[in-house]
Amino acid sequence: MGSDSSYKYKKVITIGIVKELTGLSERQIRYYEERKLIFPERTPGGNRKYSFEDVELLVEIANKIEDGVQTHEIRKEMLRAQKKQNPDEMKRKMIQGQLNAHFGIRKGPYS
Amino acid sequence: MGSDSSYKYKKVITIGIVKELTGLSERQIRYYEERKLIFPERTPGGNRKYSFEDVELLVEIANKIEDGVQTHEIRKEMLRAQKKQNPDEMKRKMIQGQLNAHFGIRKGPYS
DNA sequence: CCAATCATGTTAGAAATTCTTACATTGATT
DNA sequence: AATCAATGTAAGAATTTCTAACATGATTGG
Repeated sequence: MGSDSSYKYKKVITIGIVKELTGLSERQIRYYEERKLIFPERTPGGNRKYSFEDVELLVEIANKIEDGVQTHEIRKEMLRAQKKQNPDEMKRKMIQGQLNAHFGIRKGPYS
Repeated sequence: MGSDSSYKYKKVITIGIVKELTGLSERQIRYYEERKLIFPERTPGGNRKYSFEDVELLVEIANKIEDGVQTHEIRKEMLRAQKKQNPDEMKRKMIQGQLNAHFGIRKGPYS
């Protein structure tokens, strides 16, 4: 089964490689993080680590921006898309802390 | 199709991350390269880049060494294993230059 | 037994990569 | 005109990686 697919989600790629894979500048990559569109992990020393999934997401983001969509709007899209995500994908992201820490996940039905 | 599986073979991981993923020391990782058991690519600046496949191979190598098998012997095993490899895997490795440059591949049936 | 080889550690200094912060720019939007 | 958005660039520090060399405790082949 898809146990191989963990390659896609493991954060192992440094920013220089991401730059090569995406064609984006480091400035852009860090800026999209600042705008809360992407959430790399860090080495103990503080260096960013990305996954292949992140790389793909970055390309999508860059495309939308090229189409004139603002980061603010992209973020809203992402939050919207999240609500109707399949439970497995959801569970994975929760485990990897990609949601909990960065998007506002409500714990109960209220508030 | 398995176009997703290219994640496994793309050389995007720096040695520090490989160290974390495998538990090996940098010394060990570089030594196994010196003994021609593994073939990272390089950044323009000369830094090593590994794939997930490399990471897995490194763990296998380390296990064999722990079992008392010498690098010399491990290399022979690998060369042996190569001869009966499926053509697709073969093609991929050729393309990625993991064989041609490092193992002696005969072009014709003789010599 | 002995010299050589194996596998690994360690050190040192240089080079490459990444980090944060700050200021600059251009084009929209208000 | 003032603000915001997206990106570039620069500076200096910090982190990571590199190569080369020397050290060491097995192991091993003769």
